[in-house]
Amino acid sequence: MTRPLRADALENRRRILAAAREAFIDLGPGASLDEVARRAGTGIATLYRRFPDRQELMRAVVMDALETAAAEMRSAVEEEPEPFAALRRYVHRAIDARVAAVIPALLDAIPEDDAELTAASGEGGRLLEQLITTAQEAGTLRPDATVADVGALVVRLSRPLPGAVPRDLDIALAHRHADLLLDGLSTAAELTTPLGGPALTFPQLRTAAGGGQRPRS
Amino acid sequence: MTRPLRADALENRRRILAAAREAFIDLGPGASLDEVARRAGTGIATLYRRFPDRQELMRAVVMDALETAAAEMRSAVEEEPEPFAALRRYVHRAIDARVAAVIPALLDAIPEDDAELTAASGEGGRLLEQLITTAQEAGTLRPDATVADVGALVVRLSRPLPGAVPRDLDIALAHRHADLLLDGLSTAAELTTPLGGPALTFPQLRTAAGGGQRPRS
DNA sequence: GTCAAGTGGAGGAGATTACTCCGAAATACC
DNA sequence: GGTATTTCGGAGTAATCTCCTCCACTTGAC
Repeated sequence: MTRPLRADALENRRRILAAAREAFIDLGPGASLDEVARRAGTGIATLYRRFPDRQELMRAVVMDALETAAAEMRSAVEEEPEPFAALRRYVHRAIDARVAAVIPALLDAIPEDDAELTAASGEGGRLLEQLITTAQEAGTLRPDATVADVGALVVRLSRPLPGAVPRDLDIALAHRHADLLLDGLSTAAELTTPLGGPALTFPQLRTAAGGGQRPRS
Repeated sequence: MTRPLRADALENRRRILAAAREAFIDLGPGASLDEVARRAGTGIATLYRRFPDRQELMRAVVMDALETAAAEMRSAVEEEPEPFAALRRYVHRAIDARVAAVIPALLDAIPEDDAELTAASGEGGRLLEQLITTAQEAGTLRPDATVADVGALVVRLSRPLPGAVPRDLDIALAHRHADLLLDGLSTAAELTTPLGGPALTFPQLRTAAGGGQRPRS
């Protein structure tokens, strides 16, 4: 009986979802819903009309993130025949989509018996597992790394650094550090690729940090 | 004219400082001071008597962390002649001391003209820079990594993972990931050392996560 | 044993937060 | 273009949380 949403309502829904993802990343799962509405550029009533309560909103954010992550993994595998290269591509895409930072933070604020969510979560895990196993069988990924390791590392890379680091710099650094992580810090790794992103010193980082807004939580 | 603190007062001060560090790490710089006192197992009045306001407390936490970090770097250099090994040792010690996670988060909530703090911060940066330069000159650390990279990576490793991950597991994983980071993910690195810490799958991680308390921010 | 230093926790002022209500505006359909 | 209806925005309220002070009691130092 549910009619399709009106065009403006749909657009607003999308914006609220995106704003919620960012707010939860920056401010934690306790981010105020007024703040989410403010970031979305919409009234608070609009948010509540679309998502009756906080849990419903979180659920939608997580579902969206899980689906995006799965899609990114699939296309990475399709586009890159070499499995380690596919993994590398996925990691960078996941950072841009700001997907990994939000999933674990919200996931345990949601009832475990949610079938749809469990399915999406399992699917994502399976895809990543497959990606990793393949790369290990090809001999390009170290065999003692597990799915959880890779997942957790992507989370670590995706989360904004503490302090007032501007968003753009933060993401650029995340990419740079992803390269570093993937290549290895030690020169024992022979095929190191040149690092992308800005090469900063501490003072430069602090100076650059002055421009960003400060996360509250 | 300030007399030395009474023995019990000194112990309480120490406990408050430690509790504040943990609370700021778990809950962010906005952590409630009542919560800090609760974690320290002391009354709220005791906290306020020792640290007149939030800023003073933050300042003390940061100073403590900066000093600890500097001491760890010095002893790491002393104990390990090979510079890359010294770096590795320092990284692990920093994770245990939970030092890196708290510094950047609080540092920009404190006035920049604090001489003592600026000095300590500069000293720490210089020590790390030296450690890194030495390792690069020895040819064991990749030359395109900067101080900021290493600093930021240690921060990324030190922060607790989002979600209800128990503290012990969280720290064990941090060590494991530090090894991974230092060795490099790719098998192109020939001298990979075996990973310490638990090797978990996703489901194991989620299950284990059920036991911990949930960070609020 | 004395006394200054230290302690805990109740409590009030102020700020935040979640959520609702309703007049105004925008959209879809004809 | 006209109109019925969906959607919007923001003021308003009650409940909660946070900071911080005050003061009667306890504890360590000499």
